[in-house]
Amino acid sequence: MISTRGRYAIRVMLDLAEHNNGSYIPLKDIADRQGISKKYLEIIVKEMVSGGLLVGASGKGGGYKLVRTPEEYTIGEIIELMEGSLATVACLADGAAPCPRASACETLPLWAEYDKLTHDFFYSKRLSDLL
Amino acid sequence: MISTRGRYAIRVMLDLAEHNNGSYIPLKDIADRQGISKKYLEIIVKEMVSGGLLVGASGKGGGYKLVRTPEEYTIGEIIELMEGSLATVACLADGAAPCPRASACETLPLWAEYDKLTHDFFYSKRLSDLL
DNA sequence: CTATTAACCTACTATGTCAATAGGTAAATT
DNA sequence: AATTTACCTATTGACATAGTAGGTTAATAG
Repeated sequence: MISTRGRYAIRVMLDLAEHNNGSYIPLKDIADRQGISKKYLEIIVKEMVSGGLLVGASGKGGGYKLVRTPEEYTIGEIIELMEGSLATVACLADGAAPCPRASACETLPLWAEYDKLTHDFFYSKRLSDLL
Repeated sequence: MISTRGRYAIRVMLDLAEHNNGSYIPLKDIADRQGISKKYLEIIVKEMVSGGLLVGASGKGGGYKLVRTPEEYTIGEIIELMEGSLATVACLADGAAPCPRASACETLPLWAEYDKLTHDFFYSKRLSDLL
């Protein structure tokens, strides 16, 4: 299940893309438009800044901005950043301990196939596709 | 993420299919072969019985058995039973409250498309495909 | 008819994640 | 100097996950 972190992140980015006028957009405006708690969005947006998806500016006239055009973001990278991983089972996650049963596991090919499907799907979608 | 409940359930069914000799197979044997706690499997197998995937028999000579041939089980129905839902976002889950933003939601089509992909994938796979 | 096997049942627990909330500090503009 | 806005640390309640513990019922074998 994709949590609010990933879903809200995409909505924030869409909101920024749609209201882009060259200057920074305050989080309060985004929170109001999207009907999401500003305090909660702060946590999410912070991760997006440190992950390089957005840039933030303090003070009056500050807010957030996309650092690339919407065509240059894939949905996959957004979800992967926010959810930690796009993996659908624990043994296929990035930093997962290698499973001792892997070579004999009859179910692993199934999960690997689904994992690839998921990965390909989200990396083929771009932020601009949702506008 | 698919949890151990769904994953172990499939492994139990594969084990039952592979060691099927017409009689009931004790959970202890399955747990030993699969390297999973028997106590934990009890919880999982109980749900599988009440969900109609397996049949159990008490007493000496008892254990569990598949009620259909492996061709007649889809992976989708197994996961859906054990995980509660195959939905990838909360707003698309079975008993979910209708989202007031649904008609204007720019991300919903994305989730719906992924949801369909997931559903189609797992319902097209059968238990026999993993043997 | 008794011992044994094995399912079935209720309850509990430790750990972690999710979705926030609370209350402040630092930075930049007017 | 006042205002705006990002940025930071900490805490919370609810829930899920992945088990563990210990007992009761049902069925068969000897």
